[in-house]
Amino acid sequence: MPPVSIRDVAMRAGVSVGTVSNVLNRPNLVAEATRERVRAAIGELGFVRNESARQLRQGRSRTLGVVVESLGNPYFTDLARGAEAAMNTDGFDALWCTSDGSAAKERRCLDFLEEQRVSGVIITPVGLDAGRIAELRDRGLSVVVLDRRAYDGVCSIRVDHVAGGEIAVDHLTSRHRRLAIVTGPLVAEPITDRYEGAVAAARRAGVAEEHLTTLVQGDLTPTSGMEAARRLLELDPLPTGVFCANDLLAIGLVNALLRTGVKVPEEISVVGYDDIELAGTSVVPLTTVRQPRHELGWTAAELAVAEAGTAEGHEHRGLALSPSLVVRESA
Amino acid sequence: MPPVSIRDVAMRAGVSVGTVSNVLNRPNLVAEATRERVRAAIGELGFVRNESARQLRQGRSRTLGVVVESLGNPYFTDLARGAEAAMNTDGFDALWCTSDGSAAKERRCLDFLEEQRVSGVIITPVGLDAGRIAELRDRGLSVVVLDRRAYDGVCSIRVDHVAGGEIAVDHLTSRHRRLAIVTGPLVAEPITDRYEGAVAAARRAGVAEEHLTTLVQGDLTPTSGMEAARRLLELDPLPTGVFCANDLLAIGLVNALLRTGVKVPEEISVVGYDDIELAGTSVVPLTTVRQPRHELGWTAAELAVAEAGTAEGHEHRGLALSPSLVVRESA
DNA sequence: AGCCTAGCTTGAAACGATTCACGATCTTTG
DNA sequence: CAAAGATCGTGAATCGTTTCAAGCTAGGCT
Repeated sequence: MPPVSIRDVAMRAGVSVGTVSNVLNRPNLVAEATRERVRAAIGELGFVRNESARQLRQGRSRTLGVVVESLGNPYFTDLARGAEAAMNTDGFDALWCTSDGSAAKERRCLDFLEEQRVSGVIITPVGLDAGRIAELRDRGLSVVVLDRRAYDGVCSIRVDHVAGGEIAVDHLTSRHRRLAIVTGPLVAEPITDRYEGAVAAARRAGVAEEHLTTLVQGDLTPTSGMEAARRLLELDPLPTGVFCANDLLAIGLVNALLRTGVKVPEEISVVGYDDIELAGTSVVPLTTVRQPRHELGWTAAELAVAEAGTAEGHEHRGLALSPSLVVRESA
Repeated sequence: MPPVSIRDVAMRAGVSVGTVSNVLNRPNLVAEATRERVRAAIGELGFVRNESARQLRQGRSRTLGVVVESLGNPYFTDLARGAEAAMNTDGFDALWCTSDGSAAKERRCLDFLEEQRVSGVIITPVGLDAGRIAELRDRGLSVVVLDRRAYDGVCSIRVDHVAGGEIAVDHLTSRHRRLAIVTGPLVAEPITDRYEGAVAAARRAGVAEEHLTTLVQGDLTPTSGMEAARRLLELDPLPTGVFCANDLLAIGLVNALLRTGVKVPEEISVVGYDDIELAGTSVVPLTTVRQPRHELGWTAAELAVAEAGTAEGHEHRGLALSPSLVVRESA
């Protein structure tokens, strides 16, 4: 049978389409009896609102787009849940897109979301220039930048990764004088910030330049962590404290060290970053820096919803959440 | 400025709206010069198609919904990528929803997708009854069931987990006579199938009933794996071969064993399931059962697209992909 | 010249909801 | 009893696109 429209429901219930719409959207304007009759008709016919028509007429949508690099990192799940929870609370739905770290895919995501007429976008930009952002804003979309410093004229919410890198290395320097920092490509802001904070903390603690080694890996996976362990063990003198830019790296590194017979933390101490579940369940429970992931997602959504709500004058805010050290056994 | 519509573009280019629409959808019907003029106008005004209007008029959408339990399991990423790649190839876009294992949330996801008028749904059902599925199909949606056995009248694609459990345990029984099986709640089909296959293989290999222990954990996380290790070590006599229903469990279990000083695989051999990246990078590289994840996602999308394309007579297919054993060092 | 055809373009009718000014009834009140 | 509310319903206009029958032009053919 052909799709059921509001008109069919009206006919069945013996009322006008306007009344059906009222039952759907302002039920208090409709007399009890009529309301029930319409509801019955809806049930019998299996009517489902056509969101396209609704949105077309209303001009706006109750949908927010979220563009992230990947859903793969377990760190991401909490963020997603936090964001979705906040949106649902405010009657919004989320459209998830992944850029896979490619500027081209990111563009396609944004095009898609614009065509869908989402009322706002939460995004972790990869190849996004100020121009495109301005474009989005001009079209009336609220934009929230996630985990990057504020751009001009948009809200942003991030974690203070400089501080994160600092507390990690502060913890190491209390017992170690020769450090290594294992990181991914120094491109994305969260990574460069962690690195910067780590280096600054090491200097401040008086670690000698020649005793501060940086190992840049191709990505932030456990496989890269193992590779980093190999490179680490070639250093002379051997560093005794290692900071890894995320937990997956740290886990790979620790595992590789253990395979080689190097004791953690006795011979080498390791601090990770993220506090994913695996950090607590690895062979040597990992000392790491925890990010308030759920809160990050929740707040991002709140910002987006708030801005989508206000018609004009909106005060853009750049928020930064603080990470915290979780001490376990690896350092 | 107010949103730019096709009408504004038409005015600017000095043509009718019909022509603009043709440039957008059937450019070959439009004369070269006109086409360029319209394209220029589109660029100058920054016109973006309103997908709602398009969809409303066309009746159908080029969008498929995907409902999965969670995006958290790293196993899931490949599947998502495979599905999205296949859809994009066919000019479809994906709408991702997570049910978080709750029947209520699953219902809300489906409601959302129906209101969006997606042309099909790929779903890993959690609380879905045949009635609701029939409803979806009656409304003209193509339905593909993912990782569950075929329902009546829908396509399905899954991995043969019974076979997966078998090859895992076959590998163990070649050297072990006392086995333990660690699993999550015996509710979801992929888990019960693995269990069933594992038990069948053990029996077939002549493992005595009293030497086949099942440890049912609350979930499939590494934390539960550690818990399982504790329970395992209380058994007497100690099993020497363990099959875990997924890699996260196995990793937690192995790590807990190592912490306690039990040697893997010398004292206890462990086989996991999934072959996530961490399987290869744990302290003792994990022997595990690999699922063709990318292919699973890709094929699911292909099925959905195919069915969405055909108007009427569609032959429903129930596909099952074969898992394979990846032998590393843990068993 | 008259007629055809091919190639472009037009304009109006949908699609399915929301909105809002306006009727129709019924109650209340002076 | 008439006027004034109060309470419910109605129906047409509208959102931005696609679609399609019909119109127009230019050129070729007889």
